[in-house]
Amino acid sequence: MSTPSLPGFEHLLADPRTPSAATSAGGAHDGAHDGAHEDDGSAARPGTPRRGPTREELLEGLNEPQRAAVVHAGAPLLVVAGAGSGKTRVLTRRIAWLIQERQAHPGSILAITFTNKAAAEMKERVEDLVGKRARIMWVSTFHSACVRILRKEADKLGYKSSFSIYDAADQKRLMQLVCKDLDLDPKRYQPGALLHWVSNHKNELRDVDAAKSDAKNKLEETYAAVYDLYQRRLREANAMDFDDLIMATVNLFQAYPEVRETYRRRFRHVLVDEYQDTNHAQYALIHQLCADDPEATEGQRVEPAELMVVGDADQSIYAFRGANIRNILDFEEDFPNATSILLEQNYRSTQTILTAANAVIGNNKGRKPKRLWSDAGDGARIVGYVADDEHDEARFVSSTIDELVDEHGVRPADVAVFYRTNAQSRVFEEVFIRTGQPYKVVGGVRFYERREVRDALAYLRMLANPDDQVSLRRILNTPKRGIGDRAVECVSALADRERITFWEALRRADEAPGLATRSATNIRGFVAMVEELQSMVDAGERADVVLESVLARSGYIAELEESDDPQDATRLENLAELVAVAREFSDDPVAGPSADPADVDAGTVAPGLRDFLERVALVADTDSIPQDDDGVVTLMTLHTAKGLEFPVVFLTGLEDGVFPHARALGDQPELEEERRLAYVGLTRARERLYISRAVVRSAWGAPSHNPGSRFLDELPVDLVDWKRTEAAQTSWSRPDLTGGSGSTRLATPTAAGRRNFSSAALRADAAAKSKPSREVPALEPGDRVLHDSFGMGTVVAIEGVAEKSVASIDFGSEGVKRLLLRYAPVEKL
DNA sequence: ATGACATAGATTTTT
DNA sequence: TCTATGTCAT
Repeated sequence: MSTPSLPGFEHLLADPRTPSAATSAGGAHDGAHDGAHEDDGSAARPGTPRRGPTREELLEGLNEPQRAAVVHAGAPLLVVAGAGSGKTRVLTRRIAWLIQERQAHPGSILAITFTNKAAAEMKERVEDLVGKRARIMWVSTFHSACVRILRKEADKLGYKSSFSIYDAADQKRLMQLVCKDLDLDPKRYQPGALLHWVSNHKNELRDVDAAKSDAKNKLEETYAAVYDLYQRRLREANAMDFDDLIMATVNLFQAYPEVRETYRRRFRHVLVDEYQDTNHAQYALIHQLCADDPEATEGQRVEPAELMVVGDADQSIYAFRGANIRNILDFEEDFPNATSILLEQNYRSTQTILTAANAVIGNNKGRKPKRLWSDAGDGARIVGYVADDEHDEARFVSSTIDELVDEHGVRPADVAVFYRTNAQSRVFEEVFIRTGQPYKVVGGVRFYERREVRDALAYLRMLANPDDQVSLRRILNTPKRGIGDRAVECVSALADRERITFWEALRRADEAPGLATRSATNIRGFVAMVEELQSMVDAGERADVVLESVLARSGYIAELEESDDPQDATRLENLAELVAVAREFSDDPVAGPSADPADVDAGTVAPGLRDFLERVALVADTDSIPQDDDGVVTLMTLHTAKGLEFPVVFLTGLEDGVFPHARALGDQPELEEERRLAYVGLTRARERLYISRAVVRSAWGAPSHNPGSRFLDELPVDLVDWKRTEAAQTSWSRPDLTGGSGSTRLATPTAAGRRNFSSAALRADAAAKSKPSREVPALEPGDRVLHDSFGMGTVVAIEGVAEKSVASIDFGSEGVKRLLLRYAPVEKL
């Protein structure tokens, strides 16, 4: 099909200019709309002299190392790209360069990004540069790319092409079933911990057999047995979890060299973004595609693909889920002849912000030296604020935004508020609602995690893949149709005895011993409904039509409509939204990241439904959110902030125990990961950076006193203009805990939690009692201490002096606590 | 089989 | 604080 030319396309393109001249008023992404030329899409027409960008245009506005990366040919290349150094620009220009200048076929390009959003953007930008033929490139996440491969080759692994993809919630439910089958004490063996263990194994490409032979003790044997059964259940359900997608692809390539060669032959250029966040399995996959292949048989031998990876070890923030920072640090050893290019010039932030970020990240050990610099000038100083509590902090943020909007012409859309954990968003939302400031929370309670949405999707998944036991069980009695636990047990027993799937057993429920006639009748009704819906799917009905039928026929809609719970009205809206999403998808399945018209193979399931489910499984809704709405402030966690940029950034909750997170305090590698997270946060800001913390913060009910984040101490003092410090509230003291001598019975933590700890109350309390400032006990590491509520402990470390000294104290079973000695009720023994 | 109620447990971060 | 699970009565 020939591509129509697109007059008027030019308006989408920015003026030719150097990156540093980019205005700040743009969107929230690296150099939004980069690339400068007047492409009209004619390049896509074969035989027509192409009018794509010239060499000069493709290299325009790039600095020396950036150009070197774009034009590099041959050996594997590592681009170490500091924050804001224009790596997205380098990636897109390089892809365009490959196509335009090196005559690479777009279909021979595989570009891996970290999120689907990044993939869609990259595709769009390349398309802007070279025209529509760019559409047949593979630009996707590791997971999407693997699914595409696996759908084609599923039978080789004993899967059906219609396999389901299990997300975290599905995994948890499946793991619960597994634990039940193995009769494990749910206290000792928590599904979460087990899944984490299994996930780690998969990321390391260790299969069940490896886990079994590695088991060194009873506990590990049990874990391995869990892994075994979990894996078998997945297989029975014709389902894979996220980690399986990668591991299965690696296994596929290993077991079938001819399949591997097919893809090696196809992908002549492989580009990987965010390489610092790849895990071992992902590394192995890249290696299979791009390294010399000694196993290839004669005649199959193919020149390895050209590989470019881009990343920044300082922005590696996913070690907790298996990312291996060594992948980037060892790149030159892993790929012989590799070269590397360092991008240190930052086009995003003021020098003040960069100096601060450099100072903080400089505290990490064993990193390769790298110093970001900018010629954008110093800009404004960083503004700091110490709040009484989290509400005060939120008010500070809110009023500062008002001020910026009123007096400095800042648009609310230019502003982002970052925090460490999703739970922290609530206070900001409360204040914004009160002040009428529109806001958008990215992430958090996700659309696709809502109960009704998951229910609806479970119906669809079960229709596409009846073996999918988790989905089937989820909706079997939703809405209530009189098929309870008892009935499920009977059917499940039948399935086990007859070695058939749960769905088969349902169809043959009459044979199940002990099943009440009433249940059997209900099951028959259910089976009839499902089979009818399945015939729609088999007939190739559109996803949205199937979905609407499901909602109507199952009685799901009716149940919600009859309810007078106001929550259920919202649920109806969400379902309507889901139908709209499905309709949009059915109308235009080509739009979006997972689409590739050249790659739609004749599936066993209706094309629409299966593709729709895939989209939903792999595309997080954070991918589609940051819309360009002028009046909306963006709230998100630091993790979701990666890759984004904003003129104004608020970095909140800078307290030890919050950020860095409590779990990281006692652990050097984890602490360094937190520091990288801080580095990511700081470097998101272009012009103005605000940092804040709260002295008291209520964490699930009980208020706790948090010392300032250690990262604050790592900022050069002269860069920060503290609008308010702790000194402004020195009269503060802890009313409950300082109130009595050792013999007085203290309020329990929970009782204290019930108290209203508003800052006003605290101040009044402190003033009324006017406690003399407490003697700070002189402690050294090794000292034994007694704490009013934690009991006996041993001092591990002391930081800071006098009033500010903070002790890390090991309270044994209570764990290691960091306490500000001025306030903590500890006594030296 | 279902709904009402109480109690325990939980929070990193996400494809 | 909020959700998820378990027990009880119907």
